[in-house]
Amino acid sequence: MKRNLEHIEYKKDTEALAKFAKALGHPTRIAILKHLEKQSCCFTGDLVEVFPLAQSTVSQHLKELKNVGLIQGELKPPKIKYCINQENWTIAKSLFQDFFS
Amino acid sequence: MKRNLEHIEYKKDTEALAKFAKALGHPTRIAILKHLEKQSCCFTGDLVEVFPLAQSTVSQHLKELKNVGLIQGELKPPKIKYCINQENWTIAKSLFQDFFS
DNA sequence: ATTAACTATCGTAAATTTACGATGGATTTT
DNA sequence: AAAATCCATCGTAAATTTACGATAGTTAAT
Repeated sequence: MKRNLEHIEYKKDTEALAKFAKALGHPTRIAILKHLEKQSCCFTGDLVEVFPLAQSTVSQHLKELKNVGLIQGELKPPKIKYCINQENWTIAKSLFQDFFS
Repeated sequence: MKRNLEHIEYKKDTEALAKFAKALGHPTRIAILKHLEKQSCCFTGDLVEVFPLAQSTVSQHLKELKNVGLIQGELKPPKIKYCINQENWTIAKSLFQDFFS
């Protein structure tokens, strides 16, 4: 049973858009980002109180958002302050805008 | 080892946006939609020729896009003509617009 | 009535995602 | 130095996704 495990190569924009969309593809992550839009910034602990999820789960979602560059973490010992990464946010925004235009 | 398998309830808009984003979260589906934007409509077979994927795989991606309402299929025997569902497309568009505003 | 063309669906395996508790590392406070 | 706080990471189980080939269903053509 042969199976093709290689990935097709798409255009850069297509890949980038899909990557951002995938990161947005979970309601918890949308809710986290909406929270960050309102508050501009927040700590992991704040989110753990807002969502009925384990701390490790929230941390994992934050990691994914960080990996695609939508947010960034700043060390404010002993906490970590998360903010939206404006640069990449703008990039994502225009990718979606172009797509839906 | 207890685990919470229930889903958190989010606001309607949050759930809707996440659902659309999830559907857009794969480069093949982005590429399919871009193709549909250009061509306005196409048949499954057209896409099978464009993408180096099995027919069943393309069909599966189309099904997901149909399930979230981004496209619709019209019977044009013996083919099926797929188009963008303008109504839901507009809904998705404004959800993303509002989100990134 | 057969056959051909087109596409959905089934069955499946591998990979990924999502959730949790437990652990560990870094800094602050005591 | 010890304890407490905050958070990432590890290990892991269940669920979901992604891909394929094979099969089945539907309509058109022969």
